[in-house]
Amino acid sequence: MKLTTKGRYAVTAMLDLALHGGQGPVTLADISARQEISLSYLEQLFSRLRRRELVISIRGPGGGYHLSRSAASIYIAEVVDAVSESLDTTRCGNKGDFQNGEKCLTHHLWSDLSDQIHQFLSGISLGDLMQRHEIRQVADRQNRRQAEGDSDTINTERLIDQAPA
Amino acid sequence: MKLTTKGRYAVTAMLDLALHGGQGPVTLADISARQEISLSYLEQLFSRLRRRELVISIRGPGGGYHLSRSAASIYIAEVVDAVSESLDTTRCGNKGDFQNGEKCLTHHLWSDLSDQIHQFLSGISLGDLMQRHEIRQVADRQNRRQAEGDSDTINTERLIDQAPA
DNA sequence: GAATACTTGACTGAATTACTTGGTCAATTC
DNA sequence: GAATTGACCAAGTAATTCAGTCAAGTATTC
Repeated sequence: MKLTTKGRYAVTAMLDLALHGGQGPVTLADISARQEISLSYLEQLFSRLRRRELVISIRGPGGGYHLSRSAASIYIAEVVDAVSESLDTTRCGNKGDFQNGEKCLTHHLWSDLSDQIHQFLSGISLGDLMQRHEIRQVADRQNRRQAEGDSDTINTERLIDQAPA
Repeated sequence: MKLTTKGRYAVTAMLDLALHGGQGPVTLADISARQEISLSYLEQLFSRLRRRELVISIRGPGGGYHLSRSAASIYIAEVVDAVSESLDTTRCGNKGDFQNGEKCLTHHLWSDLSDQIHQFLSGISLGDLMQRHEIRQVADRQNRRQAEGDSDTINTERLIDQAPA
């Protein structure tokens, strides 16, 4: 399990797709403009996301990408894995001697941890992130209303589009 | 929150320290030999670990490093943070225009996730990792014993030194 | 004061990341 | 059916990070 800016870009782009995928396909050019990620870099990332069948592409005018499933059933671990292409470099020789046994021990401890992180990210979907954030935002808004004295025109702040259920 | 091989090296080295710290300080040369990490790279990592007061160095002959606290109270997130030096690059301009609002939204969603990962790793200590692994290993051993017919000399497999409580 | 062992900083090759350029191919629109 | 749109593909490149080297130190013990 590796977690770099590359994974962040991928998750961010997928979130953008989830947020705007309501009315038809979204072009990479749009995502590029909104998220300020270079178009060609997005192409590379989406090439992998498509191969892992996390997104579906539609070519030609009016085309673009959309999620292959609902945002609620696409998990962060899948997205990160898709672009990380982990070659599993942490393979210990397993020579059986003492020195190597020592190394294998700590290596296994790390593996355990890595598995736990992976499992953790496998439990969080794009939909979860959107929903949790929205819930928190609603709570914030209510707090602010109470503090500011129940102004009712605050609804224009709503930026989140309708996500597909 | 970033999770690269650098963090893995740091955690691995700290685990080595926790495993061998029972009888006096451990030299980086020892860790280097056991974990096959270059000595100079370890020096760089431990420079940061020391500045964050996760380890204590003892100079001169017979010197080395030991954990500043018990393994049970040093958390993975601390170790990773110490060597990652996160400069918090994900700062959005906050210009207030629509385009930027879009960017900030996904950015915040990612921040939420990052916080969750951080919190997760803040809940796991070096001691936890060692203990969980040992428990699993004991279970494995018992299973194997049952399968192999209760051989009792299997105790020599025990590689884990006594860690300071 | 000689040997040991950590400390610091500057420097370097290799790998990865992020991005660019310049195309090709498929679907739509006029 | 030619132009347009936007996905797809393959090099190549700049910037950054990783991992390791080298060469000074400074502190401690014998």
